[in-house]
Amino acid sequence: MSETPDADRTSRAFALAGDLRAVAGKLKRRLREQASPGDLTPSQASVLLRLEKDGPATASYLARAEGMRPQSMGSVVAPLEAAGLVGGAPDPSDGRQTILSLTDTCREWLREGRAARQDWLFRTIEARLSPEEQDELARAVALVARLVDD
Amino acid sequence: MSETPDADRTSRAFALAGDLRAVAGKLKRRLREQASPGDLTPSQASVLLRLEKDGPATASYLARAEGMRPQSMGSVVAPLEAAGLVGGAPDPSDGRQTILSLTDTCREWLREGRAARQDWLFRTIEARLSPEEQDELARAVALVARLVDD
DNA sequence: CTAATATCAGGACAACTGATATAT
DNA sequence: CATATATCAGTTTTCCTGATATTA
Repeated sequence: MSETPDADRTSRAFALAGDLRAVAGKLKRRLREQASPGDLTPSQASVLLRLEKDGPATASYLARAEGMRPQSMGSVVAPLEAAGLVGGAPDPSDGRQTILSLTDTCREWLREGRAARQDWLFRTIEARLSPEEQDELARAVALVARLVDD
Repeated sequence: MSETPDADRTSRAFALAGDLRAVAGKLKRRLREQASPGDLTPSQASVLLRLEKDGPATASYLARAEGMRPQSMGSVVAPLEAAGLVGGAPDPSDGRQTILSLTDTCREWLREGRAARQDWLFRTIEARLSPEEQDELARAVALVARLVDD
C-alpha cells in the first residue's frame, strides 16, 4: 500500500529491533522474578543443557558458546561444582585445561526433574503455546541465534 | 516416529525453553557489548519506542508495560530527562503523577537517526535476515510477549 | 617468547527491596 | 485511613576489566 515499500520495510525492521529488545528484557526480568532460591540461574541452566547436549567441555569452550568471558563462566560453573552437579577433571593431554562434565547425580536429577521441576519458562511454553506455535518459536530462536553469533 | 509422541513433544518444549533462555542471555550480553558510551540502554530505547507508539505516559504506566518496578523505571527515565529526550509535566487532574512525553528534540533525533543511527541490532537484523525471516521473527516476538505478560 | 587457560580481585550496571513523602 | 505515585537509599545479581600464574 505504501508508496515507498523500502522505507516501510526499514521502519518495520526498526520496530522489530525495538520489540525484540523489549521482549528480551521482559523475559530476563520474568525469569529472575520466578526464580526460587536454590534454583539455577538462566546461565547455569544453559550450561547444564549444553554439557548434556555436547558432552564434556572446558570452561573456556562454554564461555565461547554462551558468548561470555571465561572469567564470567568461572563464576557460573563454581556453584554447579559446589552443588555436585558438575565435575572437573584435568585434561591428560593439556594440563592447562579442566574438562567439565555432568555428574551422575546431575543426570539423575535432570531425568527425574525434567517435567516435574519448577521450570517456569518450560511450564509457560507448554501452557500458552500450541505445538505449532512452539515450532514457530523454535525457528525464530534459530534466527536470533544467527543474529547473536559472530 | 517415536512410540511416545507426548514425551517427545515435552522434551522438545524443554529444549526450546533452554534454547530460549540461552539466546536471550546471549542477546543481552551482545547488546551490552555493542553499546557505545552515550548510547541508550535497551530499557531506555524501549521506553522511547513506547512513548512514541502509545503517547505520553506516567513512569508507573511505563514500568507496568515493561514488567518492571516503578522505582527501577525512575532510574531508566532519569538519564533520558537529563539528556532532554523526555520531558515531564505534572498531571493537572492528579497531582501525584508526572506525565512523561517525548520532546521535540527527541522526535527530531529519532527521525533523522533511525536508519543512520548506530543501532547494532537493527543493522544486524537487516543484514542477516531476509524480509520473510524478519516477519517470522516478528510473529515469534509476539509469542514470547504472550509468555511474559500476565 | 607468545598464546591459551584458569583464577583472583575489584568494578559497573540494571534490576531489586524497603522506607518515606505526598496527593487522592 | 487506605491507595497510588514518586523518589531516596542500600542491596543483589550478573557480567565486566585487569592482573597473575601456569602450561603448550
